[in-house]
Amino acid sequence: MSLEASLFQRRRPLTTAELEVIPWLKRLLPHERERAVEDLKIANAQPGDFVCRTGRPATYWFGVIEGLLKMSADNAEGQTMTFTGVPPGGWFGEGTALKREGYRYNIQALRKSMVAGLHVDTFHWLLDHSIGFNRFVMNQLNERLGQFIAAREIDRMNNPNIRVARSLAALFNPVLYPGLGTVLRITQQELAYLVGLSRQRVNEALTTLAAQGAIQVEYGGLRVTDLQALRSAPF
DNA sequence: TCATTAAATTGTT
DNA sequence: AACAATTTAATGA
Repeated sequence: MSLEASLFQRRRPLTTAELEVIPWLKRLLPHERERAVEDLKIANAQPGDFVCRTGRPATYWFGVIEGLLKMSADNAEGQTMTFTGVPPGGWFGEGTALKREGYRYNIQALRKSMVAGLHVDTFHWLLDHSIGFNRFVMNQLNERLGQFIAAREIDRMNNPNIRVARSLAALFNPVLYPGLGTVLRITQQELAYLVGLSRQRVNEALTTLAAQGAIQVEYGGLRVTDLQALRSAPF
């Protein structure tokens, strides 16, 4: 079942703390912001829930307030390819919303998450009226393109340590996911689902990465101490 | 607030 | 996949 069908039924105003996590709101003028906030809806997703599925018509532009989502697509052979994880502050589906087509990938909750939705009509209204919003979306599209290319490269890597490192680096993309500091709440199991490795192997990789000083492993999450190393070091 | 217990997560085999 | 060890969250006095 998809979120938009069920969970956006009942709406409630977002708290200021929740609004704070939405990066593009800061780019809007007061009256634009007012209109956007007015339309924002919020929903809870349980682990495994699909926020959107390939081919479904896009009625919402989505963003993560809390939790962690996985973006993936099925190729012709029926294999699932994971593009990236979406941490809090991440928004997706703009390409689809722009063209009013169907989603081109699946978005699934890796853990209990809180998802915000902006109706496509409001999305278009903002595009028509707000320069700040246009800047945000353009930036977003550009970064996403870079991520997809990176995802392909990551997929071809057979060194698990590097796969984990690069995937983590993608999650800490400051443009796509601003506000996400140096700490990321993600369990090793969740990371395993994201990267497509076993939890054991991820654990081993994290230990290696930590030994190299690129990250610090914590309970239920990790801290990035050297993002550049995650991006380029050959571990 | 503290102590106890249950649940979640990690590190290893 | 299964296990024990560790950390956090929940409960109730």
